[in-house]
Amino acid sequence: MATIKELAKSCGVSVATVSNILNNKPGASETTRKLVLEMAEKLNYTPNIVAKNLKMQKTRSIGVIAEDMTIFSIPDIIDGITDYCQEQDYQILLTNLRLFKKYNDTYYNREDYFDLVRLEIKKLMEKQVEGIIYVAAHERIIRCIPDTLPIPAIMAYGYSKSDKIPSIVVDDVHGAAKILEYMVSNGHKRIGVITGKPDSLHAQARLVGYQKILFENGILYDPSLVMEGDWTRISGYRCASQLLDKGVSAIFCMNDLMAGGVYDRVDEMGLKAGIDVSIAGYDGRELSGYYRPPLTTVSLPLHDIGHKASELMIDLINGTVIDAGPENVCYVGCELQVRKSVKDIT
Amino acid sequence: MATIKELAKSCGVSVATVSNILNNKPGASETTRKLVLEMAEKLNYTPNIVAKNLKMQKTRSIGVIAEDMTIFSIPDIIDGITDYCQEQDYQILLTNLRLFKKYNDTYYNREDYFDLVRLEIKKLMEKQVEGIIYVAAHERIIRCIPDTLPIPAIMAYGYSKSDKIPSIVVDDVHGAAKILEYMVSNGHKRIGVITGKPDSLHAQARLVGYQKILFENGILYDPSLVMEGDWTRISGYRCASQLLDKGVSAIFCMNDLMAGGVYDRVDEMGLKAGIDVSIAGYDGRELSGYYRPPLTTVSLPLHDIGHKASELMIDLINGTVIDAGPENVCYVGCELQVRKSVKDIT
DNA sequence: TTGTATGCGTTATCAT
DNA sequence: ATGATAACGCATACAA
Repeated sequence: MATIKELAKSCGVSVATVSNILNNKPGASETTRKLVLEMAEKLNYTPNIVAKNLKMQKTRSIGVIAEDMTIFSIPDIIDGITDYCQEQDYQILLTNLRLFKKYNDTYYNREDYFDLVRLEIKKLMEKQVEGIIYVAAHERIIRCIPDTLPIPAIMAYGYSKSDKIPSIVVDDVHGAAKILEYMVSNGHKRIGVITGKPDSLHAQARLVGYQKILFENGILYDPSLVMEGDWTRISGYRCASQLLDKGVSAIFCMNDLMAGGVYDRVDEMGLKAGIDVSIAGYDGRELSGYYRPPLTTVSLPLHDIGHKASELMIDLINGTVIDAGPENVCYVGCELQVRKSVKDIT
Repeated sequence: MATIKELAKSCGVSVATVSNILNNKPGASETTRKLVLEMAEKLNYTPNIVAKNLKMQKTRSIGVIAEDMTIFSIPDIIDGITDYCQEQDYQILLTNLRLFKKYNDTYYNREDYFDLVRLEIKKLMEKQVEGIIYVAAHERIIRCIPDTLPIPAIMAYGYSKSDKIPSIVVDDVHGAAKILEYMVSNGHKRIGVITGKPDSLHAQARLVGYQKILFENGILYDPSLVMEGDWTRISGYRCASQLLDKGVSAIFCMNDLMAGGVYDRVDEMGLKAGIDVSIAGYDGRELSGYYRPPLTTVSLPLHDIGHKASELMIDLINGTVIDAGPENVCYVGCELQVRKSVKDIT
């Protein structure tokens, strides 16, 4: 691979001149400019970015630490990150923690992988990344990033609880509110809920959204209509029977998987989902489009979270950040996905 | 951030000595070794890998070009790549082409994005990656990598058709054979097939596997039992009726989505999937586990393809490659995933 | 308009 | 056992 020095020699000019021309700096005559450019093409000159980075003391690279690439939420977030970073000519250095593969669903309430994270952060910093984005598999408080880092860090899809580290999260309150508004506007008043695990931030916020819309529409909040699920399909199945006994016309499930369990139970009872009982989900996962009837749900703004995170990151790197939002957390809105599982009974 | 020079000064020794100690080279006294190590800790010394890379003329990094992160096959392949690369202390530089987002399903038979690929390869090479892995969203012949590259390249989940560029692909013939063997051993003799698009390499190989097992079991191959689908659920639905009219006891679908369509039709006819008619899928996608009854299918060795690709790549980089397989293509086996949709009728 | 020289942080060669 | 120094490929201040 030709270096700038060889290129200069071939052209019979100095490296400084070549460097200037290659970087579109003014001051070179049109003649030499042409000569150099042509020769660069001819020799298939490839600049060595490593040398450039060393000289410039910056790399235009961002470390991305993902908890586990194979969990459904992560690829879309990374897609959002790459989308913006490519536009801005930043390179991402991906680190895949493989937490789920290693700890199998128990990782989210343990902290012994924090050392692993610290180690990966150190490695990334040795590679001179200019910032670090941590991508969580689902929202919770995660204090794995030291807030003494000499470079900016961002928590995507999780809460850093540090005023040094902005968090980008889903606006679950509004997400739940949107779908409940839709249900209420379709005439439903007795709406059962199947929640996620009670210690989940997602579950808590979505319940607030539910209560909010009830209140705004003058519907009394009946706690006996909220059943505790655990995000699994089978838990949706179990909760469904009890809710149906209480005469609800619709059930709001806090994820699409549990909604699947409700379909199971409804089928089993000889009822028709979307007709005899309305069902709504949450997350907007691909599989929800294949339920019969297709599930009305609200889709997570995964791509947008990644996009927003990298926007903020690059602003932080350039020192052009306007405002990271109150408490340093930025809420990204969800989109209602209307399909066929909620019936209009007005 | 402290440099090696500052560290040396703080220790009152030369940079050469510090470098030797930090790299576990022999020749330093135990005293200075301790001193340097402690001081490094104290100053929180962070080596600059960029400088090291420049000096060493290697980066221990591999460019990974993914067609689209959000397509289901890609994340698992990348997971396999990161798995092995992290073990070997290689860094991946991820480039997400976002083909699906840009061209929406038409990209796979056009070539006008090849220039895009070439550009990304060039960028990666400027960053001094030591090899490039191209990760396709589904298998086909893809000639987007010039076979004149000065560094090794590998095609994962696609065929390069170049003797310079090894290909790592699914062994679809054996995959289909496995599931057919299972069906036949459960007493099925009249087995319908719903294929993918006829120009698909996947579809062709899976059909060969189907025919192979029929032959080995002395079952006559009846072409009227193979219906042409197009990978979509609705096509599975459409083909199902006709197959059922022909009195098949089981249907082999070349992907899980079309199997879903068969479920739809079977339900509609008042029959029971997995009891009145046996159904098998292909791909092993997450959603197939949520069908009722759960779908018996064969799971794609996505992780293994990524793992194998990076193994081969690092061997290539080190010049320790044994054999890339006949025709430079390496077939990776699938795993049968027995669930509840195939009934034993023996 | 062009060239010379320096240094980015590191490793490695060769003295001492 | 340790140190001085060159070199990796590039950008830039400054000289010509």
